[in-house]
Amino acid sequence: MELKMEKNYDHFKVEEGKFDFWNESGYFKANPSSSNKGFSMIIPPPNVTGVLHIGHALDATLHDIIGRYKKLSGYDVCFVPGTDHAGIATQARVEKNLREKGISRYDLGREKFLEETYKWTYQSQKTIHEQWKALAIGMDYSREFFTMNEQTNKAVLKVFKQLYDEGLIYKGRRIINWDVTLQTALSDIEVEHEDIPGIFYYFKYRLVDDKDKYFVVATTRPETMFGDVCLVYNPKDERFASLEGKYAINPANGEKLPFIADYYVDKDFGTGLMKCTPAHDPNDFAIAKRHNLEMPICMNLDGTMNELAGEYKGLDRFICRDKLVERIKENGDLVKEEKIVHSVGHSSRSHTIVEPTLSDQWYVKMEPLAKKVLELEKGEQRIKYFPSRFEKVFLNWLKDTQDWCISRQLWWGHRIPVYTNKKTGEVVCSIEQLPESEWEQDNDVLDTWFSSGLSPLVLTNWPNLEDPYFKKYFPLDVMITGYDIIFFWVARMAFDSAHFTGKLPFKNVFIHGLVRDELGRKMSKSLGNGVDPLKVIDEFGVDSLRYALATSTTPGLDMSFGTSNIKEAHVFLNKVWNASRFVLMYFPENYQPKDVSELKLSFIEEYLYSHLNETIKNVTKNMEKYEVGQAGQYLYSFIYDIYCSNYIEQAKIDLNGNDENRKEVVLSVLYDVLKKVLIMLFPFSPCISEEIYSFLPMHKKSLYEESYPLPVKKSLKKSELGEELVNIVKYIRQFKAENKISPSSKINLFVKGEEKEINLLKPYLIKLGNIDKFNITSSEDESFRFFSEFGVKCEKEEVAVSPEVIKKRIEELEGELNRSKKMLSNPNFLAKAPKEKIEQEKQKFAKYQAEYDKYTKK
RNA sequence: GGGCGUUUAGCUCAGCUGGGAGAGCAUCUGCUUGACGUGCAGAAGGUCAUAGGUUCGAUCCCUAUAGCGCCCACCA
Repeated sequence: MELKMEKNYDHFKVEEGKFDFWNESGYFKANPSSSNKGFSMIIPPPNVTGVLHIGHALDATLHDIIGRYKKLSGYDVCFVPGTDHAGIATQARVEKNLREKGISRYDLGREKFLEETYKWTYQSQKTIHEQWKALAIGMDYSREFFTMNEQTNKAVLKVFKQLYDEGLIYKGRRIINWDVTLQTALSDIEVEHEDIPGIFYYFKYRLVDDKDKYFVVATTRPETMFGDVCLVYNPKDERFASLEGKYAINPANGEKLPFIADYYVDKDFGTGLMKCTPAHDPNDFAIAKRHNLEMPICMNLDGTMNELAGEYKGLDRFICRDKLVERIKENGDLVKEEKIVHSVGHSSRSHTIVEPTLSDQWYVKMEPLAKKVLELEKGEQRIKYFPSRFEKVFLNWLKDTQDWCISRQLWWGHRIPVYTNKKTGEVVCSIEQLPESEWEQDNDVLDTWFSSGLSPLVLTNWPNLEDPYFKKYFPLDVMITGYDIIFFWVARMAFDSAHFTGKLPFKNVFIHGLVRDELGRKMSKSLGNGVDPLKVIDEFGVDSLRYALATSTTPGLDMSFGTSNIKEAHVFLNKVWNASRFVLMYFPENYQPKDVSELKLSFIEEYLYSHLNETIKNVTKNMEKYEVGQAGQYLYSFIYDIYCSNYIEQAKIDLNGNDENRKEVVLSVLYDVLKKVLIMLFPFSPCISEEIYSFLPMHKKSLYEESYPLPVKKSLKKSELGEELVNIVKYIRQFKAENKISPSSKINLFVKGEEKEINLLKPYLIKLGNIDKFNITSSEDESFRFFSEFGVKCEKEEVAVSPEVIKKRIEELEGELNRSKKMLSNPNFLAKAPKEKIEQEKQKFAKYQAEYDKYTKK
């Protein structure tokens, strides 16, 4: 056969056109009417904020590996792409762009701003598409969804309306997490608590009746003192019992503050006396509610002080804090400042310190929704987590989660479908847009996760329960995602699906870790340690990137990732390329390989196939557990060690020999195993596999048309002869290395044992060991090294086998024999260990003893 | 304050159901062996964090301790 494969593995050429070829051939498409069993997945929709990073690449690659594997295993794979409008993040991004042009969103107005945002979104989606394509992700692009497309909008409206009607969505006035930079409310899980240094200020609160008498109250947030309404103590605290009905002076503004008793206060914390700011602290809010107190707000939404702060009005909250402390100090009412480290909430989006603020927001009542999931989790269709520990994380969160604040003071998102009648004040929730002349729609939009939580439903065409997609692909077979969005996304999908379909949205959840740099640090823009997938693809190729990502990950754990992983993968793929090229070179023109099962295999093929069988078993087993890294490792060592280093090297001898029958067998075997290897490699590194496959004789249109290899049925016993061949060759090479004999220089070899078998080994030993004179002997010489039935001795002029080598081996054996003897003479072991283990140990002992006897018996 | 993960070779990490510790990189020694120098062959390198326990047997299971990391939580 004319060799068309180029000498060097050029990833550009290999990748060119592959994605389009698969895509246009329809391999990525789901087919609900096919009789093949369905297998469905959804990619966690990336935000339309910008470009994909290495974490997305990992996520997409893991999905695609499973998808291609399932497809080759005969499933009708439904793998759907999607993007997320990412309300806060995208709006912030577009606003930043506008700011660079010197305009704000208010200059544009809501409608124009949304137009701008859509433009940005389309651009961003285009980029994401290009990246998916570059990553060779085989998704059904004809079914792509977006969290703000028409279908999702419809679902969002239906879901909102139903939850509203059921009383599970309500409007409430309470303390929320306010992001002063982005000026919107956040849900609890969008707040990240961080331990930062702060100051605990101790102030004197003087009694109104007696200005010389004072009580000390400590606070970390003096600026909120303008919103204080009382001082609180524990009713059991005798120190303050006499204060009932009395008043203290607020050192910030001179206002009168009543003393109030409430069990919330911890007698032993601080001074035992606490100031209460109902509008800026959730606990204080609860106290105020119990005691029916006022709830004055002392800050503006942008984090500056309002008129309650008097002279500080308009100042930033933290500047106000410093100035206020300064003034109180001047007044002599600052007792002390104590440096502390405390946990402070930051916005996960803008990273500014969150301001707890009293506000009207929309909430989803969580308890009944979570309860339904927890019930289903007890039943048959329980979600299986890989690794299983994440199930607990998921369930614990559901068990005590608070109501979900879903309204955001943004423009980019699904607008809340609640309208107020301008005349009557009537409030209705409506799926249909109501006329503006009569009705005013709520200004807020929904949290992004409200819509993305519906994705398993949306992409299967829910609520049409008769839709073939819904019937075949819901629930999804697997959800693959990072542990960082279990609460944000996985949990929300779970309760949405549970509530609206009575089913959990997926059967399995596979959790992976985060990609970190080679030093284990988080990748971040500020550190500049991120890995850009496109750059890697450019330099090493997508196959290397994918292989490296897949084999560096362990379920649930973070991974260190850098150039060395990718280089390693690239070297491996180059090896595959060249091994294939070698094999192909030997195929004659129009070569038609024979069915291996009809050929007479020799011991080297038995050795090869017994390993292939093991490999197929191990790879399959691990793929089923989403242990793709482990599966990749098994594949790697088979290809590298067994196929390349052993079999190809052995095969060369037959290929260059005169036995035409052997040539026939070897070529067919090389072909058969290479094909199976390519199929198994395909999910990991699809382009190179497909490219090499296209050069194979009798290839089909694509690897997609092949089926995943099964272990060969014919039971192949592990060939001892094949094993010993490898061991003896290794021994010969060791002998040369230790004796400083160059590998190419010829030596004499003496072998004793069964002549028939020795003759089988002979040609391979001569070539692989570079043997000059091959002697079959029955010498009782002491310098033989034994390999089961064979004794082997190397000799090169004066340099014979040093007795040390044999001595060392004898020592090794003695050690083993001792260990074995100890076990076998332990009555407890014999009585309690399983029979097979005992049998195994006996066999080992016999084997070692036999070899030992050969050295010592004269 | 709760919960979880992790600790294995110089580095990054695998290690299945408990039954002789593995890979890649790095290091050292050789090699123009006709697929591959992006290579080949060989070598060296480990008290599996520590202390107990369970077991015939522990890197693996249990308990405690320590280091590193993460998540959750309203203590001002």
